[in-house]
Amino acid sequence: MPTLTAERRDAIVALVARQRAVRVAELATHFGVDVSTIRRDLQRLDEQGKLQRVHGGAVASEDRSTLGGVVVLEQEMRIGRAVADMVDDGETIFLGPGTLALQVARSLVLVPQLTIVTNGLQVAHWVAANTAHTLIVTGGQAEGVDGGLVGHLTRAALSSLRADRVILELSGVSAVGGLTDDDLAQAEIAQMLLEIGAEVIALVPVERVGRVAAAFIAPITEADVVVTGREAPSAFLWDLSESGVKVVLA
Amino acid sequence: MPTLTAERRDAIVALVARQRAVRVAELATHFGVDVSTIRRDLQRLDEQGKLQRVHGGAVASEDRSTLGGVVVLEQEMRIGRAVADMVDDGETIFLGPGTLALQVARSLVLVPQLTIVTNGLQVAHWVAANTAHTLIVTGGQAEGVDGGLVGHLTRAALSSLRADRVILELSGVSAVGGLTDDDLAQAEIAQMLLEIGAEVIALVPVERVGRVAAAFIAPITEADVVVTGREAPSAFLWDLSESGVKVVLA
DNA sequence: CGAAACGTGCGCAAGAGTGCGCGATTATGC
DNA sequence: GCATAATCGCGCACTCTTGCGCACGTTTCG
Repeated sequence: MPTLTAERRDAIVALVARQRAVRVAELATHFGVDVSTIRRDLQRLDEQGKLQRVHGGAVASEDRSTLGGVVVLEQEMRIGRAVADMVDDGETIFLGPGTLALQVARSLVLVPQLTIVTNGLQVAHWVAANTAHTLIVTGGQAEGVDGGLVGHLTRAALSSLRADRVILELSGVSAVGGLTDDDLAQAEIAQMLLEIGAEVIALVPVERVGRVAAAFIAPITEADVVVTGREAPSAFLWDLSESGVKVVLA
Repeated sequence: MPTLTAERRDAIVALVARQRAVRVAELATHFGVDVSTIRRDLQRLDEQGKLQRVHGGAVASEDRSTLGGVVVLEQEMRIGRAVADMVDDGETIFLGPGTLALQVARSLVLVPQLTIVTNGLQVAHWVAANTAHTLIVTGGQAEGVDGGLVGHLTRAALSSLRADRVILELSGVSAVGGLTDDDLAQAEIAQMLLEIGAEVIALVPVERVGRVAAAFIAPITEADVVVTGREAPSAFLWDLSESGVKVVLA
């Protein structure tokens, strides 16, 4: 009894959501079927808009919108807006580095009179250039392309800061594996951040949902809210709700 | 396992969005494909309006309207190049906030292996996004439109940092009035900076030359080099040379 | 039970993408 | 202003992918 057809198609959609792209030959080997079958699958899924067919395989059908001239993914924008709705006037908000956190910062322009603390250079630059919020930047050494500040200077700065909400983008969130990140230095900073914020909001790109990254930060219960895209697999959501963490789908 | 074509094209678009421009040979090496392939990619992406093809590579198409719409004055570019020529490989450079300092940072991309320390958000953002230099950002509260970090966090960070050269943009430099700035908080930081750098380079917009701003920083002799435009009045230059400060006209 | 619908695998010609070489074009140094 | 070098556009051969028809097995109904 081979795998069910609908089951395979769902798996393909899930794969495309996780990775950015899949290849026909790759899928054929993975499922043990002919490349023709995969081609027909992709054709139907493309007609349903669940992915975008390209030469050699398929990529995620990313709905892009323009916000202030900047091209941004529809999914990221939804997450940004959802998080911004949780924030009240006059609060002090910590924002980590990363594109999702940046999108939250963009949405926060609508909330008046905030104090924004960040160790992300992209976030800092945008807030300074586009908002009237009070902006505090932690020091530190910039790491990687997303411009996250880490190291001794960052820890020293955080030790004298507190925030109403800590909003962090993580590369791995799982019920059993807890909160994790690809970057060891970032994880170290994240551990401190859990202490300085009254409420911890974890942002997870939908393709990272349920995964466990290299550096462990804390058990899942340390997060008050987990925000991800509505495309997240329901199995993961079930596990999370059992651990008592509030999950928000955007 | 070759990379998917559409995947590579998406990556090119992302690269162009992040940097201001990309070169054909650069992309060919990065993706491990022939330059002809890259050329065909750029041609198609240009037809789709996702970037603008130019000789030798491609630039962002939305550049002029929003992001890189910064018109760099010819004068600023000359000052930036002149200062970058003073910097040697492997040094640690402190850069303050401001457009002149940002221009220096842009020119510093040609000098290899630098460690750049800054309290300017524009400088930090640009260095992180466009160079491979080690980047250290002082903490602090962002002030004004130029994104200069000031305050207690900044002072604390600076107390544990040293630099070979300190490059500062000042709003007032005069032989009798000394080094001054419009902003009191910035001036306070500047005073600390004079202590941590072996050599102090003061950048002065040509229209500020000879003026005295509100906040006093230090006597003119604390600066090792003063850099300004070649349009600076000769009377001022004469006064400065008498006080033993090296003056560079760009 | 049998017909229709659906999914699957295979073969084959057309199409898309890639790398390489050539002459023409453009940028850059002196 | 001229010479050198880099880049460009184009055609060709090659590989991989695609789309299509056809045959076979399975499921769904009348």
